[in-house]
Amino acid sequence: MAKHVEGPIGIVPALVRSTFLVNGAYADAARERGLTPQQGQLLCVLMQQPFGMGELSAMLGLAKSSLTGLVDRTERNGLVRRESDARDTRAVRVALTDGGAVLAEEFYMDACRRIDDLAAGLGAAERETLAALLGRVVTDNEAPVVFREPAEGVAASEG
Amino acid sequence: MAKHVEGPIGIVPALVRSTFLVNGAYADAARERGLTPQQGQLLCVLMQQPFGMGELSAMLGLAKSSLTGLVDRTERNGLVRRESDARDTRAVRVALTDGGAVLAEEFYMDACRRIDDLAAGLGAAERETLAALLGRVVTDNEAPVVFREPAEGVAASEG
DNA sequence: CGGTGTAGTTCGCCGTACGAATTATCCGTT
DNA sequence: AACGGATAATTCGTACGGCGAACTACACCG
Repeated sequence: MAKHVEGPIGIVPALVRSTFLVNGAYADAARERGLTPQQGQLLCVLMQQPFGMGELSAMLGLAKSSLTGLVDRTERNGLVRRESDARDTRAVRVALTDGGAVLAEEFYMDACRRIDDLAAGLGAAERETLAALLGRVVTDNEAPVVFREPAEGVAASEG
Repeated sequence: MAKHVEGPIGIVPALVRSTFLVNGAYADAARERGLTPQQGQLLCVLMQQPFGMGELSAMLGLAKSSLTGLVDRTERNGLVRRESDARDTRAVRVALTDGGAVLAEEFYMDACRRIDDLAAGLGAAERETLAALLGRVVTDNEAPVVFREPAEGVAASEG
């Protein structure tokens, strides 16, 4: 009756529970730098390039009104800046400040390390397979690029 | 220069971005039933059995003080109940109410469906491989059982 | 029986997230 | 050029989420 051992794990529980782990790792990395996970995510998105509020809203899946506050708070912390768009007076471009770029890089690297460590128990080939399969899921569902690719040969055991 | 096509995706971005997808699916399934994602997660945990506040705190990775409020709100909605522990007067067992069990099941099924759909582009063998690899990640890191296994042969295309 | 630890709650604070309403601008039509 | 419908953001009010510190009440060990 009482089964304490975990049998084979289905794909859905596996996704949910690994999501739980990644969320935790992400939150820890943020926390350690005085960031909230949301602010960390915002910084990671902006590492690619500046975006408008509407674009961020779409990428992050948040109401625009939610974004106003998030950017407000992050701006108050000196990490991002609202730049006015030359082509559209209404619009705004949210960009990293110098300090924000530094902190973003630190956060990004730490989050990478922590998340990479989650898969530390897998061999190189297994990691590659996992990346490929999850990559398919990501592209199939057009997941926004909320986390950029690491620079060349940084990731991990890249032989 | 401008590369719009996504090349091979590294394991870390793949994990982060699939996490993003799962979070979204989970939130959508909750939202549709007037639940917050946190309340949905609480219900899913309690589908296994009642737990004490301390246990829930550990499983969900939340401060105990955070849990008090979450259970308060969920209790106010009539979905869970605080039962007193016979062996320890201080302690409390949080259990699903009848209505909570029904809603939990609905939410659970819907979340399963949505998350399963994320991997709809993979073939049966690929799904199995993905489940096995993520399962390793989950067990290696001792991820708490925040989402139970589906009942026999419910998951999906199970031949 | 007294002291130490544990289970939960309370409190104050701030961040997160939403929808509805608002402001300002853009742009296609006429 | 003027109108009117989209669009970009913000504001406002509300509710939830999450934490640490301080607290209450009980358990357990000696």
